[in-house]
Amino acid sequence: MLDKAFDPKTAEPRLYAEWEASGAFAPTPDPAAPAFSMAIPPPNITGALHIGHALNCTLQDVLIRFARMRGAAALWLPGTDHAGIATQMVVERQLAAEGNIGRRDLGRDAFVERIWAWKARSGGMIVEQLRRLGASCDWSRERFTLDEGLSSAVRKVFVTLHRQKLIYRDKRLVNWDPHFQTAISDLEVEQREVDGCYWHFAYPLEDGSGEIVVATTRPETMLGDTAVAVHPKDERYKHQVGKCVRLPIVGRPIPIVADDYADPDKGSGAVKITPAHDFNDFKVGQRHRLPMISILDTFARVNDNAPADYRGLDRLAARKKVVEAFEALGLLRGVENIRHVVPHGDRSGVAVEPYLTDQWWVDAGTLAGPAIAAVEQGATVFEPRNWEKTYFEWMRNIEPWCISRQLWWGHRIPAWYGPDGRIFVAETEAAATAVALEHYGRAEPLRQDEDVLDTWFSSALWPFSTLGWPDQTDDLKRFYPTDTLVTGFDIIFFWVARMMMMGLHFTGQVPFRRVFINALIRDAEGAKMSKSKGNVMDPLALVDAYGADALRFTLTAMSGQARDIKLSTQRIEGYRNFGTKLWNAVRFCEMNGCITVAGFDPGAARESVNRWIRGETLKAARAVTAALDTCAFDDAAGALYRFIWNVYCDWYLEVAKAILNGDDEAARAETRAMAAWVLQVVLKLLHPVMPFVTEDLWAKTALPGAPRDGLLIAAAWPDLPEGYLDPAAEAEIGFVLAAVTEGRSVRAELNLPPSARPPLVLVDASPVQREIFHAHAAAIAHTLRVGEVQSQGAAPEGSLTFVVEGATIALSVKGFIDVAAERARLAKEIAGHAADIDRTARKLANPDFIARAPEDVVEENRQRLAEAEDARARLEAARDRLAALG
RNA sequence: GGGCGGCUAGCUCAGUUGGUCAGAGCGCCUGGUUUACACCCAGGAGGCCGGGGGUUCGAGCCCCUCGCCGCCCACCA
Repeated sequence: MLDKAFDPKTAEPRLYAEWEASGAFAPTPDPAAPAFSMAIPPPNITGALHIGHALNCTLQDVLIRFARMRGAAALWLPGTDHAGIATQMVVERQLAAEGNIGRRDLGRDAFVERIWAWKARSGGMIVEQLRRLGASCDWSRERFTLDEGLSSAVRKVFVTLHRQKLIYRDKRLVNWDPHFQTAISDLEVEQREVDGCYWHFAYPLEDGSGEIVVATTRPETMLGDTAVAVHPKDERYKHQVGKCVRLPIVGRPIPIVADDYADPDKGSGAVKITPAHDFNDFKVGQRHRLPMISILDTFARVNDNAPADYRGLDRLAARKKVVEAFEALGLLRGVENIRHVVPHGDRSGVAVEPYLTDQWWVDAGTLAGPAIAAVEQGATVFEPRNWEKTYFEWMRNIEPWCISRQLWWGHRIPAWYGPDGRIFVAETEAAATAVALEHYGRAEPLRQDEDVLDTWFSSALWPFSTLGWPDQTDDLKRFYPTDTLVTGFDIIFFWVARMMMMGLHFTGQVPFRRVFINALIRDAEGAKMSKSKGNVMDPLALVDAYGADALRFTLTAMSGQARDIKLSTQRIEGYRNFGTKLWNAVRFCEMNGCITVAGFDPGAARESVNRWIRGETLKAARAVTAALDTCAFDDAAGALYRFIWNVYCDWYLEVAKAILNGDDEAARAETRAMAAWVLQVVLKLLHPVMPFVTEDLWAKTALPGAPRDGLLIAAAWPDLPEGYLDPAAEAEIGFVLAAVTEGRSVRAELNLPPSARPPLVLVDASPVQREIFHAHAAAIAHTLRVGEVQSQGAAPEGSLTFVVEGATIALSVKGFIDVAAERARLAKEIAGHAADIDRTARKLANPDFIARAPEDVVEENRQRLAEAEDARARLEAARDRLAALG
């Protein structure tokens, strides 16, 4: 006998261990099985499982379990990401907290060693947390972006792209993060709105003929100005082009140049040009061959290229000092307070500097071409489709990708420098040394590039590097391209696009055929969850409170696309209850001896209610299958919920009670077998979403003699024959259910005491309807709480009358009810029909409608009108009878 | 500045190609000793589907326009 309810706390770890021990997470070696594979978006080793991971992984687990049950060689490959900056940050913070020396004092090797030690201790936490969710990853294939195999893939890719001139080293402006002391890519920069000022400075002309006013939000950069630009057609300045101004404070003469970049409508129309500290100015500088004077060091402090007074000052201190100097010189022409956006490092949170340095770049523009084409041609499809627009937009305007980072934790760039600065790019130091030997004709000391690669560089290879590439491994042949990538829209640029580029370039195939973009989870108020707001929901706490199944079902049910998910515990509680509901349905079946019968053929069922539920089961199975096939997770969850609760429990089991309590032995046996059969199908259909409770029930209901073949996780997905549909049974049971529903409503409205069991009288019904009612008399008596079913020509005195599918049905309740109340109820019903009749009749009276609407729609309305009129007539007759009674 | 998404019952959301589409869950109200389940059962109230205009025999559903709300990209010297 089952307990009162499922106990996730004890069952989940036990069941997970069983799955893992059974080897079910690994793809079947059966060569005939079609492959279905997914690579997990590798969580950062620094991360704790947050609710976004929970959603993302739940959906993947639903897909992989579904595929597995359908007989695929299903591989969900797990792993983690070394997360360069994030990890380095964590360990640096830890060093600081322990009062230890900083990383620079520690030295590179010791620091990196320290991170590995940290990783060994706490880096696996998130993987353990995934297990708690029920994630059925193949842990035997778990990878880490910095492990040996992936690292050699990274080197191979780097060297190959370099040889193909798609990776190059170049000195140009990058976004420099002064906090982390590294270059970052465009994508790692976020615009933040801050308060600032707009200063207007006068630059005197060198020949003393006047001044030219420029405006800036960054006065300190004027120390590096090398020109003033005006628009070539700007009459105000035409005569000054070619002259020089003397840069205040610095004393350097700088030219006034004509360039389209200057906008005559902005400010004075003249703009100061600081090529080494502004992306636009850099381009102007290139066009006019201006000197590029960098006046900041890597910490964004003023360097030795500036006047002595300013050296060593932080950029903000320098800003203040520059403004004061202009004021003192009488050259400050105005200042306004403004709110403007300033680029910040997304991790450090400090303002980034455009900074002139040597970095490694990927020619993303070239790689993007095939990646764009692949999506255009549908080789990879985004789901929902509209994300393709986002993808295209970015890819078609892509800029070179800065891939070098001045960090220590990551893939060291496989480039070595000779004494003369010559670069040798090779997969190993030995190879580089060999080339260098050949080049120099003698052994020269080589120095490896200090930098590491952007973390996303290795992530870009993830779908194939994890499968063993560049070796043509069996896994690579079998599981690449992967089928579906499930990820968030926030990393379409960072990750999806780059995997597309690298995958196509190195394997000639797309890395995945489908990209499912999952929603973003917010709190119940719709706010983005963040630690600072204190509104984060810890998925593990939710698992503790409600069980993993409840959380999974909630996330699945709410994963409707194109929308943020607002998560509330109330919702999770509701789906926990759903699990309990199923549990109790199984409990009921168990109590009634509904066990799986070997050789039972649902197709041969004779009882109409059994033929009906068989068809409903088929419909539910189809709905769930179709939904999961198209990543319509919410539809799958909805179909399961409705079928299990509103069809199987609310109706089938209630009607079945009448049979099970009856004395028709054949019917009882068939119903027991059918109830069990449906459950078996249901457990399978629900398993991908609620794996724990279904697996537990699967095991616990495996009564002696039941045809069970091992664990549910490995069971075959239901594939039910079309013949299970039975329109006749559907119509029959549909009529009974409609009558009971209407009867209940009438009872409640008239406040008929629940204990009252009035006879149910068929006043006017077709012979078929009468037959149906008598056949299901026990079920109707049980569900509608009525006495015997009588069939007679006239409504008994003092009765409640209702109309269902053209049958007039009465509850003989003389003495129980208030005649006036019944009269009022009938009047309301009649009025309702009248409104419907009026609307439909008007429609049918419209010649345009008759002429233009399709025939079936017209016919449908005719029928509807006829039915409504019939129902109204019947109710009017009942009213008249009531009136006759006085 | 460019783009995307949203605005449907008190709340959170479904509503496929325009023709019972006005729905679900939660909340609320009423009733319930119906032997699977109170994490339950039965019933009920509640919405000019953001505003306006248009196309159509017919529009939450298509077009135009306006209004809010959210996000992304670019940029403001």
